[in-house]
Amino acid sequence: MMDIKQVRENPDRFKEASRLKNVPCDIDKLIEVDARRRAVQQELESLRTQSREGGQQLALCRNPKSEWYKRAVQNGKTPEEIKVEADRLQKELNDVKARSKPLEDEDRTVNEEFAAAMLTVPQPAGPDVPVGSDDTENVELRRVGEIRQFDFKPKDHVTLGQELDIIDIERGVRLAGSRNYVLKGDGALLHQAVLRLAQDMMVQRGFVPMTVPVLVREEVMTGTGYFPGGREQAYLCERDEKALVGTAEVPLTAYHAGEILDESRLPLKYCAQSTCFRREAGAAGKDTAGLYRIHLFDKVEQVIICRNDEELSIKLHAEILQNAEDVVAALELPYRVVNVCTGDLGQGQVQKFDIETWMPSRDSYGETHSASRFYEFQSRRLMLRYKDAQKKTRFCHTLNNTVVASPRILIPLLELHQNADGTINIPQALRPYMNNKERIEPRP
RNA sequence: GGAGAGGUGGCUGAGCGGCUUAAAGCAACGGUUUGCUAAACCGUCGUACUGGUUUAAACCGGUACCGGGGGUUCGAAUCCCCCCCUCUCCGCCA
Repeated sequence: MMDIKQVRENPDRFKEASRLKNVPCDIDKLIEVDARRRAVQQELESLRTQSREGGQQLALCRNPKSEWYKRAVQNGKTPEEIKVEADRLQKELNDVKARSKPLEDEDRTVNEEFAAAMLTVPQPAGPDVPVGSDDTENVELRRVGEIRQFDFKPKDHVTLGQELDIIDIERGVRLAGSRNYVLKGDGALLHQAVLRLAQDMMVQRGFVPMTVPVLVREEVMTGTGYFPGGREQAYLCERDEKALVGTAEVPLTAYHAGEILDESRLPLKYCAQSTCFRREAGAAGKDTAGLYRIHLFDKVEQVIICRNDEELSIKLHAEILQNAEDVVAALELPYRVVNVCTGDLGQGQVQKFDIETWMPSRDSYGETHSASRFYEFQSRRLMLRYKDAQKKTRFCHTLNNTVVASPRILIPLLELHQNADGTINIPQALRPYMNNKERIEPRP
């Protein structure tokens, strides 16, 4: 959520953001609703003042024991005269109430309208974000690692998984429908090894590991920016008014929602492994083969909550990006980092860097990590604040990045580390998590 | 799932239709005094929206908020209805 004052002062900035990000938002209407809302509020406030003051006077008129009443009698007023006065007041207040009623209703509806409109305002992209309409216009920043040249014909991960009996897509689909799978034997172990390596690396860097709910209240989805815009992408448990999260970013970022933190506690660095649920609505027919686009996966996510300082946010953004790069490097995989363009940016992100890892079966780099910074966008929705040194309450900044998501990362891992005989070399860093095994081979 | 008891400011805790703009205490912050720690005294001490004003910070107002939402009333923390949450006991269960 953005600051309405900023929208009022500089509506063009947000219209521009709406256009560049291709996020629909009617700024003119919002400003109109805002003006109406304030007008109604002022009118209502003055009526409420009248009502309160008149009500207090009425109480005095009706109470013969009150100081006011005694003084009035002393000044020569008869009880009858006071009663006439009270009745007149009563009538006046009835009238005030009658006038308030329709305004109360309008106040309610106009505020709802305002709140709904505010949820659609996009966060303008940062100055270093390339302008573009979709992911084809993302700008490559750097390539790291050599792309392996095979001296045999490499197999894709689906074939490898089938032959080694470590991935069973067919039965996964039979159990749970399309975009589902079963990991088996060393496949299951490799999956967990990757996640555990990632988490250990984060803990070593001072991130506090957490386990978090994955079925959360809708306001948590709204607070992190996934609702209402991304409602289609989430699995809903409507009976309980809850949603399954698509990432642990949601519960981690919302963990301190509604709190006013002490600046001395910042920055907070959290990581969590969680299962992620995605409907992949609108992606029908896209990436249907293999483990690339699936409904359910596990991910270790990193989240930072820091003070309201853009320079610091930018610095920490680089830090969480580096954390992820180190994980990919530990897995001995070649990757590139791209600066995501405006059109491929979400509503709330100021800037996003994706790490794309080389995937031989796709003959291209494929997205494996996504590092975003939000400034106040999520904090405002979540009422996530802190008191600064001047005792002023301010909104935090939030950032997040993937540490590793599996099984997607198993695609390059299996494909790039395969041998001509169909076995797979396990990278050094993973071996401690695989009982020191060096190679995945067919089970006897 | 059943029965009961509760939800008031950072915390404790009064208030149960109108001198409540929520008492008091604790904690916190600022100051005075003594000066090693500490103590005493005085003051400040919520959040949101909003008006005035200002370059701004700050300042001065208004309204709302006593778990959430409705209702009764001129007036609700207080009365009524619905929901949520917490605690205790029982039941069920990985």
